[in-house]
Amino acid sequence: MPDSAPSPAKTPRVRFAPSPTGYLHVGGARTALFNWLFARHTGGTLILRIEDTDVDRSSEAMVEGILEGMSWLGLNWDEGPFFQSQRLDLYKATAARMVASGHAYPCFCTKDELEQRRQQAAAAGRPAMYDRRCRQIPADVAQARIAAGEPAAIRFAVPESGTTSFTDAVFGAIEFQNAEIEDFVLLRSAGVPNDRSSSLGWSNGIPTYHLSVVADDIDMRLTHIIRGADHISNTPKQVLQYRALGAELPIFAHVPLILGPDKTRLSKRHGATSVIAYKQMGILPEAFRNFLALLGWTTGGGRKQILRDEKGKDREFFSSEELIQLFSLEGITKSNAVFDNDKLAWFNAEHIRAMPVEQLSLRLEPFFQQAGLHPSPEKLLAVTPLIRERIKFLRDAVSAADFFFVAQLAPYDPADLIPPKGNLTSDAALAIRILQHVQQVLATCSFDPESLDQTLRQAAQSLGLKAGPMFQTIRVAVCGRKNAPPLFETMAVLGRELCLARIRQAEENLQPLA
RNA sequence: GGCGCUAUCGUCUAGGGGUUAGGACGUGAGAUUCUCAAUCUUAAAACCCGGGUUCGAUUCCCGGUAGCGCUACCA
Repeated sequence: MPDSAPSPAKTPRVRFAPSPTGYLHVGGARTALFNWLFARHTGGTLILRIEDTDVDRSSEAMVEGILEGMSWLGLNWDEGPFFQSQRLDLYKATAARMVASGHAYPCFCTKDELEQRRQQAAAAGRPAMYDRRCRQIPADVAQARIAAGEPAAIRFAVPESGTTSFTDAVFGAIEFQNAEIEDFVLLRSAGVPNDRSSSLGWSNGIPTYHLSVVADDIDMRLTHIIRGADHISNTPKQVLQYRALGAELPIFAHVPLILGPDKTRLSKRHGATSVIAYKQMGILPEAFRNFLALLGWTTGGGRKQILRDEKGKDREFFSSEELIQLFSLEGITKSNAVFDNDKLAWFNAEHIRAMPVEQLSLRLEPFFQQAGLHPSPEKLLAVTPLIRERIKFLRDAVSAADFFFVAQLAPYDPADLIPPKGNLTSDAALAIRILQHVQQVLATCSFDPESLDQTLRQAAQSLGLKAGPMFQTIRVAVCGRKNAPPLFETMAVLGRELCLARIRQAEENLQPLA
């Protein structure tokens, strides 16, 4: 049996533990999401812990970036944020306990020596593991050297034989040979990079990741560790420490990685990896959550049946409430998943369409502001239903609807005013005739979609033209483009004055072609 | 290199000893419409390879291959 089973009755405590050496990226966001869904599903507690023990690479700005990403995604936590850099005493005490119990020992090898030996080992084709030479040093000798101020790291004394194993909630039983695990460093020595706190003299007092995760996970009474599968190989080092400290093992649930389209690990060169970039594109957080949740998780996990809709098709569109209700560790997939931008765009479009217009128009507003357009709330609300089926990203709303909000249309090709084939003639003269006639009828008719529909179809009839091609002329005149929302609704929103002005302008634009 | 994990349409996935291997995104075609979308219909598209086990394997087992991860006094 790999380990003692944790008592299942406890209410779950989970954590998201990013390292502030970068912004919140897509992979981290999904890990955070899974932890959040799990906590909310089980009524457990989500803790946010900032792993900033790499002083050289961590920054305040990145902490803020991560917090911004979390709040945009709507992932709230219950405890924290805790900063590991402020919990150094815990790590020192934890290391001391392991030294005292003989599970850890001081190592006086310098970084250079280690590097040299590693290279020699590599050249000789030997495994590049630490040779454990300082483990031989008698305790009293080591104590004396430390007392004399000789820099030392603390290493964990890994058993030289046997195996270490654990049961992963996603991957099942995983076993490692102890002989393959090196005596890893728990506490860094002095004079080594990351030297900011010389509180111990011989050590800089800063733990490595291996120590700080375990010390904190125990201290924070975490029951489940949900994190990226890149940590599977680290897990035995942690299990060993749990044992050394006499602590109960949490349940590990490793989540497969997210890859780029070329199937390598997702990184900057794949384009946007910061979740904030998705915010800026106009992805809705609820859509992002939906998309991310289904990357590496399905409703059909374990013995459950996949969720189907009325037509018997697998459901993929979920509100966040549904995700919370449905989420389970059993549904987590084992294999890595490629991040598919097209599918994300589709999810976003679906969520856009599912959203009440009032809400959508509020979400759209900042994007117009950013583009230098300042629609009134009323007008934006009127425009929103006209474009909501035409945009995949909120940002697209600007290019789809800018003509509603500008005084002067952007220049367009006057040739576009000429109605497409479908009428006997199709030239500039015809376009002018249309525009002139239309100006007359529009001067007096009611400006609601129904009346405009009726009026303009009548106009086509009296001109002896097919309505469709003729509408195209009006559309270009009024919108300044060939593709736009439905004509009558659009005109109704624009109003009589603006429509007439633009049609007059179009007539002028056409003169050179006539 | 060593160790670990994984392997179903291009992508996300369902399924599971006997199935027409299901769905979604994307792609093609068609319908509809005042354009563009949306919507509807439809088509093409997958069980990595080799051995077992079995009456029968895509499914179970083993091996190979490939991909990914780890291999730091990074996390």
